[in-house]
Amino acid sequence: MVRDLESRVLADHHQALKLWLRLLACTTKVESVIRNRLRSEFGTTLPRFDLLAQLERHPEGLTMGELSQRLMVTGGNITGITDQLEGEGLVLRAAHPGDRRAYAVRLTPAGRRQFKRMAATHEKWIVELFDGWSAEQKNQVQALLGTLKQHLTTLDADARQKETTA
Amino acid sequence: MVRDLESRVLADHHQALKLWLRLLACTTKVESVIRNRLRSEFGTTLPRFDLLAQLERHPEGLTMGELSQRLMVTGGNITGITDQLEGEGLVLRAAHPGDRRAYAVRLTPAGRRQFKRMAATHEKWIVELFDGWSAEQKNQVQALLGTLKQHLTTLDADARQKETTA
DNA sequence: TCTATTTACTTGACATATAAACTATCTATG
DNA sequence: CATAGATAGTTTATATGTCAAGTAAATAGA
Repeated sequence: MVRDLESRVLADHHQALKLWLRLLACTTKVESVIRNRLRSEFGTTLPRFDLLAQLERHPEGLTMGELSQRLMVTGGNITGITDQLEGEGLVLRAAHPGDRRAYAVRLTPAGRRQFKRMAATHEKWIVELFDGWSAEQKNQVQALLGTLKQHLTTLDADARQKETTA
Repeated sequence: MVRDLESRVLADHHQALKLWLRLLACTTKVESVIRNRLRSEFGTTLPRFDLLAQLERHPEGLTMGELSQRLMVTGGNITGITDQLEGEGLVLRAAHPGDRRAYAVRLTPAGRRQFKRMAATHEKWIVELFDGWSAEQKNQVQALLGTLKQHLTTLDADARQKETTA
């Protein structure tokens, strides 16, 4: 009996681990295809594209901190990518109204043009890459990932709670 | 009518794109938790852990190229990580029987000890992080990801085909 | 108001990742 | 055997990413 419980636990572990490895493999593969195509077709990189995409959706500008949250990378990283894009004349650091510590990072007209030139193609790539799933399957995965995301957020909140309490 | 078709296409694009962003968000989140815990609890990093994990499953040793494939990173990267792990005395580059260009990279006893010390804890973390899904849901996602992986592999094969032909 | 703390961002040191060029070795073919 | 090409790994230059420490500005409280 103990033996059975034990093997069930081990099987469970194995199941989660295998799932994680497969999830990671799929994500990495998609990312790598997108990365290569962005480079060969547009001479740019994924983080730069992602940053432009965020700004395109927020014409009023985003602060460095907001970009950091949205791209899920640290602030120091955003500083570097923004420096480069600013050097290329695609974005600019505008003064933030009401907070002199912050910037409102915005697309320049050239940045907007460049992004628009890439965005449609990028979406076609994504559609192609995820065409292995039917529309229904896509919805299913979308919902399942929603559950997982919620769970992860909850775990994170709990961890922070514990941290602050301790 | 054209209008309808058009919006369906746009909706499709939007669906795939949103799905991709959610997939990426979940993966990034899990990775970041694992990364942080590996650092704070074991003073190591994810790529080092992953490399050790591969070697643990292959006591006969793996070549640099095999490690590169399995970890889905370039050879140059493997050189760097292996250099570090070798410096820490956790792995060694043994001569490859029958090919003087290649190595059989293996765990040292210390490397095996260190990995074993981490592996069980690592699995517990994964189980915890994916506990937002029931066993059945995990199986479902595993299967769906299998479909996607297959699709991605096919696309990749086609692309290489075209490349070689051209 | 004054000061302590928090917040926004940058910097610096370093790890990880890539692509492209290079060296050494292997292999296939005449 | 000789050599042309393929393959295994390393190196170099550069981009991306982290963390931790630093600066400047905002804010909360005494």
